[in-house]
Amino acid sequence: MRATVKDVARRAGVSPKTVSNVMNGVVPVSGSTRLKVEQAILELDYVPNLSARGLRNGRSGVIALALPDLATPYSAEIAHHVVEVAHEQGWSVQIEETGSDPGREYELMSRARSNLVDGLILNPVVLDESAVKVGVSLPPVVLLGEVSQQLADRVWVDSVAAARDMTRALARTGRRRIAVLGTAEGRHSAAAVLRTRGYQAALDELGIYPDDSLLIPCEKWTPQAAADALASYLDAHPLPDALFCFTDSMAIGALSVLWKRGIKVPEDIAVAGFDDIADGQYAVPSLTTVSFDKRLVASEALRLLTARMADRASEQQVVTVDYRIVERDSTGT
Amino acid sequence: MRATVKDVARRAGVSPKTVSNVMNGVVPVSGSTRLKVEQAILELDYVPNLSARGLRNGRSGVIALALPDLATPYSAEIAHHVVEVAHEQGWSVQIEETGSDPGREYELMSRARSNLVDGLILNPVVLDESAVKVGVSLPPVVLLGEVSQQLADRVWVDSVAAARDMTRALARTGRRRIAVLGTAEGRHSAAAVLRTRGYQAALDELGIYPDDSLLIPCEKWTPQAAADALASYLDAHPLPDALFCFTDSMAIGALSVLWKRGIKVPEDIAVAGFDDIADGQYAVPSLTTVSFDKRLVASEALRLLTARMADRASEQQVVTVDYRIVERDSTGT
DNA sequence: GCCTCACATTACATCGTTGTAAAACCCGGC
DNA sequence: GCCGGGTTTTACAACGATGTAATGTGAGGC
Repeated sequence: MRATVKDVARRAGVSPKTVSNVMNGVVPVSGSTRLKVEQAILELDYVPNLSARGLRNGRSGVIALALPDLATPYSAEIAHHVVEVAHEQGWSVQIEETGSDPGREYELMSRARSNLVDGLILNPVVLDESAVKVGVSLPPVVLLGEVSQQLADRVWVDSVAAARDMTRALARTGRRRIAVLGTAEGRHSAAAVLRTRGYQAALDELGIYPDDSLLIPCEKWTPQAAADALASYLDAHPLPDALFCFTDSMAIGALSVLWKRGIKVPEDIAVAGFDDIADGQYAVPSLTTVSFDKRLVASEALRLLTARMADRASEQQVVTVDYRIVERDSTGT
Repeated sequence: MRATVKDVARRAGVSPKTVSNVMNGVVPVSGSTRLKVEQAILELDYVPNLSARGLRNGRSGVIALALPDLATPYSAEIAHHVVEVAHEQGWSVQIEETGSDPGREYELMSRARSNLVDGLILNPVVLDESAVKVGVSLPPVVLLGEVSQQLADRVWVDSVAAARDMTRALARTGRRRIAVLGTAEGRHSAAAVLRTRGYQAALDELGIYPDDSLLIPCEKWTPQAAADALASYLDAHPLPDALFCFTDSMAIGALSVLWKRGIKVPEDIAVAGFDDIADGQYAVPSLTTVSFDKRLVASEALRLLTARMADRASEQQVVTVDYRIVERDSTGT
């Protein structure tokens, strides 16, 4: 049987509350008592029961992180940083995946409401109104990434500006027929919409007449889907000068297809991505991309979340994280 | 204020225990009462408090998953599958990273002992005796991967056999000077030791005289470290015929270096990896690797874990998951 | 030597849920 | 109409930690 405060108290010859005081350190405890208690804790190998503590003071010390699909490099890197930052601040992180089924986002909310997690960092997939109109009793939530509406605190990168800058960067190397990979036709992904908008704004500024046949749709943002989409596109269309993929993962799928067809990157076509995942650096050729500090995204999300947990009523915050264009081999020398 | 069983009970005109009975469904409840209670639950938007439940019945419904580094594709894929499988069975997953600091493994154990998690799936980095001699009161644990000692239930792939088969496969294409990337010099990683052993066994069988200058050490199993290790190796040694990297991540780093130096894969050198991460398929050229069913690893781990939680005393189990060599472009046509 | 005041410690109740054991209920049979 | 049998519901206590408020302890001042 595991030791409890009671056992420790008995062994140290004090009351349970004193043991609790020693551990929590808010109520002062005399040196000698503290020593006795700490001794007893060690001897009994006492570990406090967090369920009990959570029940008593209404907080569990756990936050939930919900991502579309942990297996994708982008999600994995975000998860890594969130876990790291949270750990530094004494939080544990519970992971959920929402990708396969939008219903999960709803499910999550209610889990958060069952007091096992104190707050929620959510990277939504579709999440329009659906999941969030759960009603008044929303748990403290911070959203990651692009969202169509201002539903909660949020940390994001300015996708419009980033996509515009990337398009410009591609044009700077003399490319005019710049295609984008990842536009969505059916369900509107906010990220796809915003990135497309930035791309179009850049074309406009550059005086390049927009050509809709250069918008290559790709529903799922995976290498597989991107490879398939690009392959069938190439079968039916001439090769563009440049290809701006809306994520690095898609770019990696695209590079693979181009290589298989003997199309040289960057000589025949320039390729760029978005997210700066670690593997982009080791892609062949190394991938030009939109980079941003993912650790900062994580720490800002956590900062907003803890603030929100402390003050449920404060105004909704938006943090915009800086980005920069990192030019590597896939767009030229 | 959140509704509790008491509130629901009052509204439904029954006792709190009856509400509990309706929710848990073990004690029979008459149809009419059940209806009243369910109605009340809906009206009050009642969600049970999991801390209280956890306190009362000693189980939280949460398991912990500890991985070296979530950001690596291998860990990410494992995490993905564990979360998926766990979810299907009604478990939540708490994620911890142990990579940066071996002390975390210890820390984890005690967290597991604080009743916030019911069990632990641990993919150890170094974990020799250190972390596990915490003593008698170990939480239910399942280890993933290669471990030097039989400390707990375990799920793994037979690295020795897999490395042997891969080495043979490389030799089958006529390559004789087969190098391995990832041997460890300092702290002994069990996986490195076993994979090296398999490689050497194959050479032995093939009658190839082992050449220690073909063992390329690489402490960290990241693309970065692999790229650095390979680059400095190539500066000092002639090009081998084949390169067997102990993980796909390392292989991706290696491919990048080879490409930068204009060394053609697979013409000048064959490259193989281990783990079959998703991106290997989209590497340039696509990567030959040791593949195994990661979802099976996850589900077997969970199976062992739940068994262990049910019967703390049973004998230690080892599950060996099948692998197969997947030959792609990086080793020839 | 006694009283006050500040500080350290304690007893008790409580968080929300559920197991135990006992009570209430309902039905048919005599 | 009453009783026995089973089924449904209830009261109570307990899980372990901690906030509240009250009690105990000691030092210092008169």
